[in-house]
Amino acid sequence: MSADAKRIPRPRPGNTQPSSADRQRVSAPVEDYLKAIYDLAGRSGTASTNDVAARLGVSPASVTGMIRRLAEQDLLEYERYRGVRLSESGRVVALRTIRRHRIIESYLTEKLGYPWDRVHDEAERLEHAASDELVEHMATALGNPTADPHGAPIPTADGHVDERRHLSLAELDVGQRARMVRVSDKNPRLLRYLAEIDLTPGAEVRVLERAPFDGPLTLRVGATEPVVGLGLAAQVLVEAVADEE
Amino acid sequence: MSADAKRIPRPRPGNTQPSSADRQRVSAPVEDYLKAIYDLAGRSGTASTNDVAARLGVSPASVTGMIRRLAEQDLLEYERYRGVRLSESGRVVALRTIRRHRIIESYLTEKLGYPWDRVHDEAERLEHAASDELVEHMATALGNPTADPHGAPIPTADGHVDERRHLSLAELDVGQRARMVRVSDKNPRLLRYLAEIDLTPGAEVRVLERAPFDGPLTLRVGATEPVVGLGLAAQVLVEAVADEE
DNA sequence: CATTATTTTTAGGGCACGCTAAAACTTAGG
DNA sequence: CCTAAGTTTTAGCGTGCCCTAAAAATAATG
Repeated sequence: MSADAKRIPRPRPGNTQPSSADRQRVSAPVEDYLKAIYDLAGRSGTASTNDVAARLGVSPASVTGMIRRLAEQDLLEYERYRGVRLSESGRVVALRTIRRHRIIESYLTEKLGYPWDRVHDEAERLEHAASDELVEHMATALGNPTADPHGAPIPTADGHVDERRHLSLAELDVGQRARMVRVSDKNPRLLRYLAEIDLTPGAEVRVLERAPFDGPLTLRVGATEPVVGLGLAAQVLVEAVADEE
Repeated sequence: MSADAKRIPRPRPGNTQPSSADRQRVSAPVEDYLKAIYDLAGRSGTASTNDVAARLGVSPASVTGMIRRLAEQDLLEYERYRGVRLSESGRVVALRTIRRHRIIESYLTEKLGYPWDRVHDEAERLEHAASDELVEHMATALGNPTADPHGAPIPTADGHVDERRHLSLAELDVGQRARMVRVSDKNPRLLRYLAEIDLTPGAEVRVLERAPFDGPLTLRVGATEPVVGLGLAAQVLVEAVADEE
């Protein structure tokens, strides 16, 4: 039943993980670390061991270990006890992973009828398996969107992102008019609620009232007037809109 | 920057691999082993260590090791030196993985314009990351196809497959008419050639001539008359067609 | 049926990633 | 500026999956 077992070459020294079949290939955990560091670092440029650990749900000790490996591959710069900063190539990998994630989220909602509160987990897994080629096919099918369903900007294939900071709804003054631009994709309950009150990217909002002592806000969204807590409001990013009477 | 590192629970004893977020979850390598065993076992029901190793491109020793683990999880039955046979639950996992693979292949060709010779590798990675939910969305979008682009039957969600055996083109008599039903998805060059001569699933073929001494066959496919070697012909499965004059 | 060939398994490692407990370093606060 | 608290790292391990080399079992053959 086969004497040809040894004909097939077996070029496989290290443990080549699922990952994406592209250029600079790294394992799924590595992509996750780089993504986490990328968006924890934000403006300051560096991320702390503890924060990365919390974000990824692993122990700080594990983060130290992984970080050392990543530094050896020049994916980041690391000085003991000093936090990490992505290198140029680390940034590239992070952004490509983020691009994959966001395009996949867009595709799932747009073309496969996934509700926006459930795309995150699926994308979280697919982003490590989908090739860049597939992702570009999806992007094309979608008409090269620039933001995902939650309003997060999609990095371009060559690694540029819109890094504008936005106001949160909590920072608006009473009477101010704004356009909803973005909300985190990680909290399904929040997303479901927002969809219910029609507060989705692109929607126009106006703050009608602010209860005293950091109380809830009364909004106007379309024809409804939902009252929302500051906690929620802080998570909803908006863009002021010219208040033409 | 955060004292809340420990608030997040960390329920993660073993190494939970990417895999699909569903019931009976297993790692990607495990899915690959089960798939390989499933289709090597074929009629006889059992697969040999060597064959599995060759199929997966790993050493026989690795197969022995993995097989022991799988037997412990009751995914297969194993007796030293005697080969393996899938258990009922192993078969279920294998078929679910195969269903995922084939639906993904179908989706990629149908909806994303992937050429049929390049879907295999992509599907090979995605099948481990896509949830059953996603796969069912795809299946629905496709109108619940029963065969993938290469003609392989798609198992149903509850684990049934069309296990009919087919003739190969090499077994047809001169003059016989048949319908192309299936070809392996693993050889891109073969697939490209077949597409070129229009010999794709559903196509009608007729054997016009057989050269002596196991020589090449002259076919009629549509309006063309390609001449193909027996090696190729043996890989193309067909279904005889009533020869109504 | 004994010897050789083949297949399969064991023995002994390696690497990536994860964990806990304890040590080392930094930062904050009195 | 010194101590306590918080953060980060080290030490030591476990698991999954893979490898090579050598031993053991099975199969093939003169």
